[in-house]
Amino acid sequence: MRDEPSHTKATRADWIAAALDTLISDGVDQVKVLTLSEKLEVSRSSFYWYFKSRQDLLDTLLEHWQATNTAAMVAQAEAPAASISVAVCNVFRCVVDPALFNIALDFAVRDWARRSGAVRRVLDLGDTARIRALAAMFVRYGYEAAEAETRARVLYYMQIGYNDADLREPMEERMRQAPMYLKVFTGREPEPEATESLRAYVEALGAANPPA
Amino acid sequence: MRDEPSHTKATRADWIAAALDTLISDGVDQVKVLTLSEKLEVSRSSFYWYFKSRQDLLDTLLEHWQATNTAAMVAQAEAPAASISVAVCNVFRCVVDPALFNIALDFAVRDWARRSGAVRRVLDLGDTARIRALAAMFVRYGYEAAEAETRARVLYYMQIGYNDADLREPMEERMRQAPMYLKVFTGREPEPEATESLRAYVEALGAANPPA
DNA sequence: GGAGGTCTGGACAGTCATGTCTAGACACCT
DNA sequence: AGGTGTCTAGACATGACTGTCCAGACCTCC
Repeated sequence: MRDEPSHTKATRADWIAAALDTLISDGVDQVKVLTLSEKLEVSRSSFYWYFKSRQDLLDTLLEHWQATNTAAMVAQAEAPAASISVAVCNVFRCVVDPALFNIALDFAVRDWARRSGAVRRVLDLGDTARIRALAAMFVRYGYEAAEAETRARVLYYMQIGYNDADLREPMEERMRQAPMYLKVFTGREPEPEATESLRAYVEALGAANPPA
Repeated sequence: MRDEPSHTKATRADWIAAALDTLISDGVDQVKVLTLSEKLEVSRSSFYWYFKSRQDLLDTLLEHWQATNTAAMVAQAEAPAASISVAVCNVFRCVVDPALFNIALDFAVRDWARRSGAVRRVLDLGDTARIRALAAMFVRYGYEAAEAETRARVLYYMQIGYNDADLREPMEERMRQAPMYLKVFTGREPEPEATESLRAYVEALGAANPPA
């Protein structure tokens, strides 16, 4: 999955990357200094050269998340588009393109927030910012404020729930259903071009990351 | 929150109830024999009289979830209703009435599933059954199969995401927005009676459980 | 009242985690 | 070659949790 530093030293970035990996796959509680050191094939005590403590590492992980994901989704919501359907497709890209938005990390942080008040507060700020950007997007395409707010929430929360429940549905199936989702999210008939551009995007992505 | 058995013995049910509490509030990893025994004011070793091991307890918790929540939501989806809006309101009841459906437990199990393949498989069965019931509900009110499936997913996943992101929004605010949500979920204008009946239901609930 | 099943407390062993300390390896500069 | 700063290994202290064992309390039925 990741090219291990074949036996040499481990940098601070290596520790963070390894921690991110296990945060995503196993949750915060499993981010342990011992485990990480074994993964990096390095002594556990080296960790304390780079970080004050385990908590220090955890804080760093949260900062990393904060500095990447929310900004990315807001940018997608603000991207210019010919119609609301195309605009929604732009937002969809956050859940299909790992280079744009690390959705697995988003879920790991959401998990984490459920058990830590401090993390929860940081997450709430992110959620609020994202929903505000999505509501503004609907307003730009002529929806009334109240309806825009509701549609923003349905769109955002549905993405969370969908991926939470079902990360394993094949991309092809998702694309097939896309026009119907667009209709429900926007309350309007989507133009064929909207889904076409998304399909082309996903296909280009699939070519770049061929299925395993 | 729960009336402690003031100092006497702890029954098997007590252990399960305590485990359920901490599963919900702190996650599986925090369901520890030592912690539970302290909560019950009982020796840790007593635990091993009722359960073979910690894993045995965990299995029991999952069975408990399986036997309650999914059946409840399917029942709400199948309840007779005058229109699709009323039917959707019936489903809403799952997220507002703790007596009907333990939503906090649902999230705890969802969390858990993210770190355990076995739990994941059990959860998937539940999700599939629920979505199938919701899709059938939309079909009963005249939606085409494909659209019914999509609307079922949007409704279901949105509930997950909404509660995941935002359990703290006041009930009053939720009720104010209900008609707009109904419109988005059904694609039709909701009759005033639909939300009225839900509002009455929630108020009765609020009277039963006065705000702290 | 005694016997036997039901349940509990306390002691023990084993594992795994965090964090500290010290000696030393290694690279690089002068 | 030697000194300095960077990084690592290994040993040690400490604490949390799991699971086992055994002696005994308590209840109930005979």
